[in-house]
Amino acid sequence: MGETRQRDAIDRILDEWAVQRPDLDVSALAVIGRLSRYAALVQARLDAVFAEHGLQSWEFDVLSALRRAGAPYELTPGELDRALLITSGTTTHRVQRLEARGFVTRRRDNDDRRIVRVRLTETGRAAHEATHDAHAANETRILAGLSPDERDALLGGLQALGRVLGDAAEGGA
Amino acid sequence: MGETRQRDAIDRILDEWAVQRPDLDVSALAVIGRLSRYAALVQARLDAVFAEHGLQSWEFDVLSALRRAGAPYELTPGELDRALLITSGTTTHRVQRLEARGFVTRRRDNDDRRIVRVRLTETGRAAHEATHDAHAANETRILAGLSPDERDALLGGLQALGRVLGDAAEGGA
DNA sequence: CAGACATATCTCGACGTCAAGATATTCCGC
DNA sequence: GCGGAATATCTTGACGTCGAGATATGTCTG
Repeated sequence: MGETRQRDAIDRILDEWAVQRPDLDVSALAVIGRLSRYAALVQARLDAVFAEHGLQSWEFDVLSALRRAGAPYELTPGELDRALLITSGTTTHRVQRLEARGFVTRRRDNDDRRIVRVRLTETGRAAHEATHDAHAANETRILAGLSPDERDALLGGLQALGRVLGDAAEGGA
Repeated sequence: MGETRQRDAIDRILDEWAVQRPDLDVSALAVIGRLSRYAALVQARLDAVFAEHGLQSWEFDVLSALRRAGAPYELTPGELDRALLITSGTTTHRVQRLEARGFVTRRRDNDDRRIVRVRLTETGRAAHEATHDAHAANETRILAGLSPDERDALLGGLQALGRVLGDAAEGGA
C-alpha cells in the first residue's frame, strides 16, 4: 500500500496530453485506451499458445463455438456470425478452410434448404481438445498476477461495461 | 441492489460450457472473453464517429500520436511502431497513405540518414482537431452509463492487468 | 580504417476481414 | 397458389496487417 503504481504506456500518453492540451478531459481515454491496448496484448499471448498447437486463433474460436454447442456439435453459418461477431463472408471463408483441414463438414438442411449445417468432425473435436487445456491454463496464468480484489474489480467493471454496451441484446443465439 | 444483473453473451457461453464440460474452470474465460469482446464492441462505436469525419481509426491513431508528441509534431516510423503496437511494414504503408492525403510529410534526418522524420502538416493537424472533440465525447458517452464505482473498478482492474502484462516495459519512447 | 554487427526503414507476398451485392429458398397476405 | 418480402448463404473486390527479408546507414572493435 501507499506504493506508487508503476506508470504504464497509457499513463505516458495521458502525460503527453496533459502537456499539449491541459484543458482536455482524458479520463475516458484512460479507460478505453487501456481496454483496447490490453485486449491486443492479451490476444498476442493467446495466439502464441494456439500457434504451438498448430492453430490460428480464428480456427480455435470456430472449433470452440461448435464444441460448446454440444452434440452433435453443429451450428449454422449465421449462428457462427453472431457468436463470433464476424460477417457472413468471413464465416464462409473460415468454414471452407476448416473443411479443407478436415475439422468440419458442411451440408444443406433438408427441411430448409437455405440453411447449412456446419458440424465438427472427430478430427476437429480432437484438435480442439488437444489445445483447450493449454489455452485455459494460459488464460489462468495471465490473470494469476492479479490479487482477488483486482480480479473482482476487473470482472465487475467489465460486466458493467457489457451492460452499457447492450451486449445482452447482441450475439444472441 | 439485489437485482440480478442481466445475463450477457459471455454468460451464455459460460452456461454452455457448464453443460458441456462442468469440470472446467471458466473463471478466466469470464474475464478475458469479456475483455476482447467488449474491446471489439467499443472499437465499432469509435469507428462510427471517425467515419462521420472521413477518417479511418488507424488514421486517427497516427495523427493523435503525432499531435500529442508536441511541436513540431514529428516522430520517426520506429517511434510510431512502438506507440501504436504495429509492425514496421504497417507503419510504412500508413505513412504513405497519410502523405497522399496531405496529412503528413516525410524526410530523411541529415544527422543519421537511416532515420525518417514523419511530421504532421497543418492539414493533418486540422483533421485531427476537427475529429478529436467528437471522438472524446463519444468515449465519454460510452462510459456515461457506468456508476462512479463501476468506472473506478474497471479502471483499477485494467491498471492491474496492465501491470501484469508488463505494459510499462513496452511501448516506451 | 576494415570488417562485423547493429539499427532504421522499406519491400513483397500472403492472409483474414469487411461491405455490398448476388443467388437460392421460404414465408406471408391475399 | 402467386408475387413480394424476408431469410440464409455465398461471391467478389478492396483493404489493412503481418512476417520475413532486403537495403542503407551507423557504430564498434581491433
